[in-house]
Amino acid sequence: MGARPGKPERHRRLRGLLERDPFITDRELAEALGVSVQTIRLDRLELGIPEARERTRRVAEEATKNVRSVMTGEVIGDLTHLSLGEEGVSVLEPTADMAFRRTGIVRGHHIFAQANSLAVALVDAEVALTGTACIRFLRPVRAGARLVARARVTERAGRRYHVDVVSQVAGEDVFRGEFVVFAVDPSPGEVRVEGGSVHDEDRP
Amino acid sequence: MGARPGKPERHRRLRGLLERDPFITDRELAEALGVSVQTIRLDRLELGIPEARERTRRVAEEATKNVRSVMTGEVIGDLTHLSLGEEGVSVLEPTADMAFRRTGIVRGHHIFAQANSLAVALVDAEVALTGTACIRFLRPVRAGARLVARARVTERAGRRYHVDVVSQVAGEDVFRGEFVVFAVDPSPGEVRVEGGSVHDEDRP
DNA sequence: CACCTATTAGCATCTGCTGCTAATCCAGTA
DNA sequence: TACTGGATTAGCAGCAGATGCTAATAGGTG
Repeated sequence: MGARPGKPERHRRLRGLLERDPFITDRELAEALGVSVQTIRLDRLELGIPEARERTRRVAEEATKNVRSVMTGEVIGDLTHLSLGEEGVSVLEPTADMAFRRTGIVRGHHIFAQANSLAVALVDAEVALTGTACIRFLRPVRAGARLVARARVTERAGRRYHVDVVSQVAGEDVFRGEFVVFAVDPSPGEVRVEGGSVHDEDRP
Repeated sequence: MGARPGKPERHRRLRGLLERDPFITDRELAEALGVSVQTIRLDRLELGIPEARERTRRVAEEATKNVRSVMTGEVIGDLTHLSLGEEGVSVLEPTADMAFRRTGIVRGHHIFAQANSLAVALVDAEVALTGTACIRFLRPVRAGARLVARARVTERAGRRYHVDVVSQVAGEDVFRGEFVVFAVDPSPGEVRVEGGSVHDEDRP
């Protein structure tokens, strides 16, 4: 073998470098690993790694996709069924980037986000606001699982809705939550409800 | 003026096209708008719009920043103070993409995520798991606000920690939560705790 | 020794730009 | 009418970061 730490080791490092910084160029990689640019090219060819511009483009694409659909969408997950003011079902298939790398277990706030946004979506108003929630994580959820959240309005008093949400994976409960959500009329003033309680959530 | 719909109109369209697809190239823009590539260059110059590669790079950078720090980081927010098993403070400055575009109000799960990850970070163990939480959103939080979360362990029984979290903006409470978090020994088997309850969270 | 792998080198080519100069069209106006 | 000036188009040199190709070199191993 040619270089010091051997090819497999270099490949490992190369992956590592690219993981930390997908925008790094061949020349920079060559300098970092103490080999020639050509070697980097061959390595990338071997490992099936595209060029820097392509990597950047992919990152940008995927990231915008994630940010838009995962964190920016009105409802987290796919709304498969919805009866306004009554019940609804949403399905979320958590990807690896929603999970801890070490354990592959989905971070709690994604599960919460799905349940919360579903609860809010049930409310028939321009703007809906989550007031309180009591939640319980029953089982760890693995990335790639099919997370089905079912929500039902259990009580309604004026603008206040009580919503129960149960999330399941393969028929087994993994999360339960009781949400209190407030409907808000589109009053163009301050967003404020009743006892001043409240955090808002938009509705589509 | 030269082309059909006039320059200002073309500039409007150009912005629109770029907003929908930041990766589109000058040549494609030229075709879409029915002008020459040179005109597109001049337009971009006038409007202070960088080239396609630069745009892509920025999108990628910002997006990875978001995904990494907002949703992927071990602790959401900056940990400004931490006494393991006792108390901690984290600061989060929610950006516009954490908020509803319409109202500019930060989505609930970001606030929850900050509180939850802080509660979990307090626990002195390899892996910590959120079991249950009762939370209350007291006030809407605007994007750009400085969200300070303070957590305190109020009770500890074996592996079970009770953690109270209060989040404030400008000294005013905006969120309160009571978390029950479980410490888990690094047992390489199933991740399971006591009554089977539990959702896990990593710790750095 | 010949053979093989890994590495390095050089060169033509491509894409999507920048920066520059120049030509053209067309309207308003002295 | 001729002049002026904004808008548009064209062409060319150059750059960065690649690809694809050929070839030379260094180090084992049979």
